[in-house]
This record gives sequence, structure tokens and C-alpha cells, in this order.
Amino acid sequence: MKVRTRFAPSPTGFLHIGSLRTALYAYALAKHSGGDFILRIEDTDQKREVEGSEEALQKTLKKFGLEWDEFYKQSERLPLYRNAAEKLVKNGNAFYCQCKPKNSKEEGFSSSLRDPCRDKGLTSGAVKLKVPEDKIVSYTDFVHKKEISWNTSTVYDATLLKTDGFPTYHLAVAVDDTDMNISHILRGHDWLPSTPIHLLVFEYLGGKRPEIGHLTDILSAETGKKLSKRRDSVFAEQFVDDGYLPEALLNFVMLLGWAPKDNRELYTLSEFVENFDIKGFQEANPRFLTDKLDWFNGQYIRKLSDESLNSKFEKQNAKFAELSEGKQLEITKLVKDRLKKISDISIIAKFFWEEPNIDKDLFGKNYKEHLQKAKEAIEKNIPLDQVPKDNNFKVGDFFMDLRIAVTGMKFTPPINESIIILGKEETIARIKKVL
RNA sequence: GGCCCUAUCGUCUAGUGGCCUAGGACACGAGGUUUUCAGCCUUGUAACCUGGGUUCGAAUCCCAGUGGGGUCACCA
Repeated sequence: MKVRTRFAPSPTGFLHIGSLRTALYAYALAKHSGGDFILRIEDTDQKREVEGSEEALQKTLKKFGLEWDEFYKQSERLPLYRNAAEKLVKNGNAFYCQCKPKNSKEEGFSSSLRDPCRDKGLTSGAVKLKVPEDKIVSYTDFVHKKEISWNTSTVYDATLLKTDGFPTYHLAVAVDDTDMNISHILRGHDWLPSTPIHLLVFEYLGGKRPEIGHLTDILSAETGKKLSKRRDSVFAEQFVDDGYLPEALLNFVMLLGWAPKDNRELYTLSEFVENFDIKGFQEANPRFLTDKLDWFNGQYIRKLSDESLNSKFEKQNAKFAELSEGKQLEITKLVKDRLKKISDISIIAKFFWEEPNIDKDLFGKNYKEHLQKAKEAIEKNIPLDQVPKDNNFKVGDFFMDLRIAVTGMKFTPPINESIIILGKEETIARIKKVL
């Protein structure tokens, strides 16, 4: 069976890391079966719409390789929703309401589930769902692999069509997923509580209801709560800007909420699609810890060719880009094994284009002697390895002092090679400064 | 508070009744390689929320409790 899935973001901002994961899973679910992945923009709330975010969303999806086969915008499909709403009213499954919109945040939890307009027989206004009393609605969640059910007495008369003629999510999702022949709805866990509404709407509208699955929430490592844009970095682009490779971020995120039987961890997008198994979804909420992300990023950095890593450095750091091509590539080779993030180049290689500020406390106690001999060796072109042998220095201590004098840091590329790139003059000048 | 989801090392997880004295990965510790660090190799510490059942046998099934999360808009 060919699976058809959709990713349905609202154009209210940049792509959230959780949304990226949802999109990835929906993509893999469809593509694993040779089916289609659909992008649907849910722009039914004009007030919240953010200029340019639709384009930004598309750009980011493409950056991660998640290409869609079909594209829709809900604002271009308004008549469909109106017709559906009218049909529901006609069939007695919905009613018009003229109450002023409420806001649960202001009113607390006590408000009644039943709307005062449900039996007034109004002929205009917003359209709301006429929820039946004491009926069980249920479905089998394909993420949780179990049946989930509600008594409709706990479900409120949700608004389906707003007075501005736009549908709410509850109506739009049922209309569109039926109309677009979606076979599997994959969405965030936050939708689970409103699923009984959708179940009812699907039932009243008729037609085949898609399978439904609710993904876990990604929890903040710090707070243990759902990731929030206020407190946490949550946007995919933020991570890319911060020096993470899209491939690494994607690989990291794919294992937050899904796992294969064999515990394999490294997957390219196409490998993931190939190995994807709908049974692999996780039921408990994972925490977003960057330790593992850093590890993935290191893995992917090391897989890059020197040339492509080099060009990433050029884009990342202007000073690096000013270096000669030959020097750039030499530096790239030296630091490749030492990076967690692309942006680390600005720290680890800074001493190549900027004279370091030396914190003398970093030096060992014999540093003057070490540096004096190092300077002499460099001047006379004697290999530096020879110096500790000739002078009975501790190898590690000697090179550490030299490293600090030249770079200002304890963690740097290999020091001999670095000195060659830096040049004899400059190296000696830096050593003299601290002697 | 109502409704819903959930519970294996610090973290991500494997595990679907006996193969589990619970496996892998990250992180952390130790050792090795090495010119420090990193990387790489070897290795160590570390977990089945609690209480009841079911069963010859339970991390695995059931129930309760507790903990965690979500949600309760003319937002998605």
C-alpha cells in the first residue's frame, strides 16, 4: 500500500525543531512505501500569520532534503470548508453560534462544554460542532500502537468555521485530509486531546478516515517541559547558523522518538527512508540534549571532504576566507578531527589571523627555559622534537608552553604544523613577546 | 481541577514471558596511541518508579498508586 502523508505547518514563524522531526517522519513514512509527501500551509489564522515565514519554511525543508510532491494552501480552499460546515449544520451535526469568542486563558477551566447557541436554531454566525452526549469515540494510534478513546461528554462544542469565513484546524484537517486522500496523519502530541473532535467531524463528513498517529513531545533538557521558543533554541535554522550540519541535526532528531531494532545510529536521509519502520516510534517524551548532537555533528564533519569543509569555513568566518587558498586547506586538514561545530573554526584557528592574548598563568613553571630553547631551535631550523631530548625537558610540558605562547590556548591544532603555516618570523615574534 | 499520553543507566534507547547476572550509543572515569587537547583503540562505573496480582517463570501481561508530560480558544 502506498502511504500518503502531509506536513501541515502554519506560517507563523521559522521551522521548529519538533516540526522538522514531524516532517521527517511523515516524509519517511510516505517515501518508504513509495508514496507521496504533501506540503500544506495552514494559513487560516490571518492574525497570527508572519510575513515571509511560508517561504522560510519551504527553504528550510529543502535544506534538509525534505522535498514535497504536492503543495496546497488552505486560504485558497475556503469554499470547501464552508460547504462542509453547511453540510454539517444541515445534517444536525453542527449549529450556528453568535456568542462572543471566549478565551480559556482568561476564563479558567470552569466554563461549560455545551454551547448556549446549540439549540437556538440560528441561521448565521460561527459554526460549531454539536457534540453528542455520552458516546464513545475511538481510534487506534499508530505511534502508540493502541486504541485511544473518549466519552463525548468530555468533549466541548468546538468551533469549526469562524465568523471571518475561515475554518478552524478542526474542520480544515478533516476536510483536507479526506479531500487530499491522506492515508496517515502524523502530528504532534499536543493534538491528541482534540482528536475526539476530529473523529466526530470525520465521521459526520463521511468518507474514509486516515490513520492517525501522535508523536511525542521533545522536552527541554533544562526544564523537562516541552521545548519553548522563549527559553530554548528551537528553530532548525538557529542550529545551522550555530555550526551544525543539516545532515547531523536531521540524524540526531530522527532518533529522538524513533529507534530501529538494531540500534543503528548513523543514517543519511535516504538510508533512513529505506530502513524506516512504523513500529519504531517511541511513546515516551525524549529530552533534547546537545551532547549527542555534538557527537553526530563531529561524525558528519569528519565525513566531509576537505574541500567542502573548507568552503563551509569560508562562509562561517570572514578572516578565514581572507587567507590564501593553500593556507586555508592546510588549516582545514589540521582542525578537521578536532571540531564539534563548524563555528568552532573561529575559536580553534583564530590565532592564525589574530595575535593571541596570552594568559601567563597558563604556562608551566619552566616556561621561559622551554621557550628560549624553542626559539633557538626554530631560528636554527632544528626539528622541535629534538629540543626536549637535548635539554631533558618533559615532552608534554615543553610543547604545551610552546603551544600557549604561539596560540594563547591549550586546545589547538597540532603545534608543529601550525607553526609551519604561521611562519618562522611570526612564531619567533610571538615567543619573544612572552619571554 | 477535568480529560488524555507516558515510566529501562545522567541522556537517547534495545528488550514484546524463559536467550537478561538487562545489550548498544552519548556523556563521564581509566589505560593505550600521540607532541597538549581532540580523534582513534581498549576498558570501567551506571538503569528495569512503587505496591499488588496473573504465571512454573516477569523489564516484558493486568490493576492501583506515585512521578513526568500534554491539553482544556472563533490559535494551530
